[in-house]
Amino acid sequence: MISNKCKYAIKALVYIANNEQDDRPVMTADIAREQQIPRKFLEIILRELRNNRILESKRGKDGGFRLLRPASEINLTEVMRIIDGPIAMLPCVSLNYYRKCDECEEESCEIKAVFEQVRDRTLEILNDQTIKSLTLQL
Amino acid sequence: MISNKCKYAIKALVYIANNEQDDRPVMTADIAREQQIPRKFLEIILRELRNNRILESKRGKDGGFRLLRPASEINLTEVMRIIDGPIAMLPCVSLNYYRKCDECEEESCEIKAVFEQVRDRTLEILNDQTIKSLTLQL
DNA sequence: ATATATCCTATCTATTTGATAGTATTTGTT
DNA sequence: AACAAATACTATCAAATAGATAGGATATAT
Repeated sequence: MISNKCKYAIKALVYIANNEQDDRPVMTADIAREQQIPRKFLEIILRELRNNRILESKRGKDGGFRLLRPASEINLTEVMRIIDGPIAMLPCVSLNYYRKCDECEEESCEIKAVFEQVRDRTLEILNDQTIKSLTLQL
Repeated sequence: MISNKCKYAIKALVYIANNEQDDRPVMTADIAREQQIPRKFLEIILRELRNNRILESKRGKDGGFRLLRPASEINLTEVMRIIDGPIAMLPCVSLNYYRKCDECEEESCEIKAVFEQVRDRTLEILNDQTIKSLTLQL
């Protein structure tokens, strides 16, 4: 399961992508209202996306958030990794958050191969998805 | 990520399958020692698998655990669902633990389709795996 | 100045994860 | 009958994570 936080992050980015035609940044309050996301929680998420160079922000009146890159260059996996961390089902199989299991030697691990397969099939799908491709589904 | 508990469960079942040639049940203490799983925690896991008709247990001297069905008929997904619950990445996309999202209407959800795909590819792999097929990799 | 937006720090509650302790009960052996 | 050895059960616990909320600081357009 991905966290609510991660789901909110993706939906917020899609909303921003869908509403950036004019040059005014998109406000937290608008995203929160339209996507039914708790406002203060959303603030934290958007700031985290800004800290990770997915968004840029503008403070003060007429402030808000804008995508720092074209929506077609923001990958779904990138967002998921920022918010939730590893995508793989086992730490010892994660490409970006690898961690050895305490209790087992990987050479003799019975289940590693299966979860490597799952990881590869999953990434094949998710790597193909960008914020842009998600907006097109509307 | 699957939980440690789930990883322990799978490894314990594989160990039992690998050690049931004679007719004596496999003891918690042996599994715990060989697979480096905390003993008391493993007890809880094995009891849970017994309650869900994956294992049968025998108490007292020469007691222990045995597979209730042939290893080839215990599916990996079944074990994962017992211990960790849903396999899907979104509740609204889960086959066995479906739950509607609070904040969005599924017809207009931008991300549902992607995670349905991930679910299907994941289950294609996991549904093919049984405790038997995992033991053969040794 | 003022209104309005993000920024930041602190805090909070509930749940889940991962586990341990101690006792009760069952069973085989002597 | 006594004992040893195994699971069964109940209670508890600590740490981490999830999912937020509150309140004030700071920046900016008008």
